[in-house]
Amino acid sequence: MASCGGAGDDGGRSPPAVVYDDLVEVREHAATLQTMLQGSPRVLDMDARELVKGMMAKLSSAMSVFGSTSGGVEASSGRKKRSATASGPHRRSTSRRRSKSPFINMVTARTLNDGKTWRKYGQKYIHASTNPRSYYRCSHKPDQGCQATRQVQESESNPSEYIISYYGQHTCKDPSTFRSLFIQGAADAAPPADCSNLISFTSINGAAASTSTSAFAHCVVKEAVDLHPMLSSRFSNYSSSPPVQEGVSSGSPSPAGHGKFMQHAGGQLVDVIDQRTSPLTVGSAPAEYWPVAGDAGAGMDSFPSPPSPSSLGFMSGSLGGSFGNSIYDDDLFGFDS
DNA sequence: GTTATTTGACCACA
DNA sequence: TGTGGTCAAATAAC
Repeated sequence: MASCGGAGDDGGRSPPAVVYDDLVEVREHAATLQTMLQGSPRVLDMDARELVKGMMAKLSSAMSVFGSTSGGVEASSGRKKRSATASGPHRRSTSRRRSKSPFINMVTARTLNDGKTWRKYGQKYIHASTNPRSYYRCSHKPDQGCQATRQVQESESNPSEYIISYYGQHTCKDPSTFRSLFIQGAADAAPPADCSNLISFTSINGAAASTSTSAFAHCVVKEAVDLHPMLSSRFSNYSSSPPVQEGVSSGSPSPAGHGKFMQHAGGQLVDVIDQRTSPLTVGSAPAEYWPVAGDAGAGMDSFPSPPSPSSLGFMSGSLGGSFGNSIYDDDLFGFDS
């Protein structure tokens, strides 16, 4: 998401302290919002909006602390040059006429992980540019014909940043597509008794916060599934052959599609907190191209792509959280700790 | 064996 | 004709 400027001036405090304060503030805002939603038959839109805005800013701030340290580690390995005999009689005969997708957005980010799954299909040194430009297309293009592409180029002024240009809209039915639906579904439903700790951080230490986050993710997903059986069935189909990057736990297939769904969506929601993407600046783009703009992704429709252990590990490592307390945690995280 | 990445070649477009 | 975007064989990684 585009930084909402929530980080602000933290006076040189340590990142954990900043994150903690932000989370506390989010909790307070959430509590206020809860009161408003429950107590008042007619909530003033502006009040609720302001609260949510503040919560989002703080979450962005907290996430940026971690996102800035993770960096965008692009999987690259030294591969031998292919032999010069590649060019030959069997070059493709199909037309290469470009069907350039419309420009959508340009962001500057510290990481390449924007929640979508991309397949790199080219890299090229562009004239008058010292850094190569990498070309990515949506990994769902082969199976769903998604036309979304992006171009990534390392910033010349700041090598730790990437300038990412997006072309074409995602037409794929990536699990991330349903994220806003999850939230909406959960919001529409009466809060279940066993999810009373959804936003109530029952303790002020990081461990409790993490556990609550896990429970939150699970409950929201559960509500979404209950409300939208379609999702479950769709995931059941989807899980037949998901891209490796898609799942949180791609290594251990779940016996039921529902379980698989829980793993996907649960991991996604948790990763909203552990959002590694931290766009710094956002170029002009029509809002309609960003279906969930304004929510946790703020345009960076998020589903964690590489299920990197480190990205989840931060929850239990940096914050000292203890996943596994909940019976659902094993479904969410396949840790071998 | 399958999947993802690398990289030179091909080709459209300005 | 030069530049940039895409293709696809080769190859590494899993």
